[in-house]
Amino acid sequence: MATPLDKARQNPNSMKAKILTSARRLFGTYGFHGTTTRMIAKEVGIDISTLYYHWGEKGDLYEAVVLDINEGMRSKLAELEKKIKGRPLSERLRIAIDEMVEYLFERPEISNLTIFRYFTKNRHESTFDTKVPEFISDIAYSMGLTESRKKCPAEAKMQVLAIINAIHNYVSGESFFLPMLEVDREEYIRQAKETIKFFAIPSFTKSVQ
Amino acid sequence: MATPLDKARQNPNSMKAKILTSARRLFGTYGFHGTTTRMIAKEVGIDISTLYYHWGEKGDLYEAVVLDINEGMRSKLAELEKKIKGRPLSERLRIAIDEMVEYLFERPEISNLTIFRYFTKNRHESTFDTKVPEFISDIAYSMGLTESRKKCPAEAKMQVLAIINAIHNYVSGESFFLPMLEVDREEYIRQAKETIKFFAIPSFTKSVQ
DNA sequence: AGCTGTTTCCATCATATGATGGATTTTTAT
DNA sequence: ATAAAAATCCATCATATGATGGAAACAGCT
Repeated sequence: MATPLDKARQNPNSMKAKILTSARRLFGTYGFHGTTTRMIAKEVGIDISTLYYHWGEKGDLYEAVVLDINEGMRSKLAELEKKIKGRPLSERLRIAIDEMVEYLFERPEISNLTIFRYFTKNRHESTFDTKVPEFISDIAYSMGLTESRKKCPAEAKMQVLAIINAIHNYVSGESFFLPMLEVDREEYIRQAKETIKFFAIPSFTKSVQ
Repeated sequence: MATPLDKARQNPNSMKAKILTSARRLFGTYGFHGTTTRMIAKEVGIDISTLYYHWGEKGDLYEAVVLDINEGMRSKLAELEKKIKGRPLSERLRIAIDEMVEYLFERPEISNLTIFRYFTKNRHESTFDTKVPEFISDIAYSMGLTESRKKCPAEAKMQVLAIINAIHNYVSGESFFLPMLEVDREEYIRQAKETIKFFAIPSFTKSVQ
């Protein structure tokens, strides 16, 4: 069964898809309450009622955006997992961190929205399935932190969360952190990669090999 | 010259202070746009106009909240710096991380609001002095990552940011992460401390001593 | 008690915002 | 070319929200 989201993804030039793209960016920048349907409609260049025609109420559009970025993350991680399979841990970390940082700096709305979802509440109870990212366990598994994807210890999950969140932090915090570091964007991204590897590699390669 | 904020801090039972406390919590939970002046007034148990009488417009109250939590962080860090002075690096890290995590889990609004400020824009341009936390450099200095507080290299600042943000993430993300870890709150806090030390200690003690 | 300055609340306003009905235009299929 | 379906826009509503003026209640002082 094709959901509205599937339909939007099929044709990136469809109005549904255009709206979704703007909504991703704006919800990511200003949050749920900080973004109005009028702002989204204006960015797309359509009337507000056209937006409602395609996506229904604001909360439904937001939900679609969340599902969309979750799917993006899921598939990127699956791709990464294949690529690093069989290599030694420190190399796996290096590749995974470099690629993930690149990927997210090109799509900052993903980090913005993820952080929004983690750290803030919406006043209107988000009834829809929160879909807690189960890929946290997958990453832990592919890093050799757990024997089984299902029974992943809390400790391992916490460690994976730390790394992922650190990436999101640098991506999402660019406009805040970059000025205080007095470097250019390229250097900032490089430093983000290096810093995360600086923390991840010695820690993980000490115990696990 | 005593600012309105100073006045509020002088007497924690004053109406000004009560409003500030509720505002801290609510802005931290729902963000600037997600929090209405009516919500704050209701939590305090006063009429909305009383709130405006004391703090003026919403943006001014928000600004006061930000300054307030910044001051809290600043003084806590100063206290910590004294306490760890002279000890070996790994011990300094252990103490600082443990205490900072405790401090913030008792005042989650600080982490919530800090993250909000880092990672989201307010639609109404925040004209007021952003006060980029200059204590990042202070921490770097007290960890021996830089010779001078003034000329702290970007690399060191990035590393300090990573640690601070990691703490904020665990504090602020409790309601999201705790359910997916299937542990109780106490264990969650313990794990947060351990995980951050897991990353910080090997990385820093490898090069610096 | 009576006066004065402070604090609080009630009523109200203007605007922003989410949402919709219905007319109009555009597209698609025959 | 025409009819049906799909997409878009205009006008409008109800409510939420930030903000304020002015009356009432309160506190401190003589």
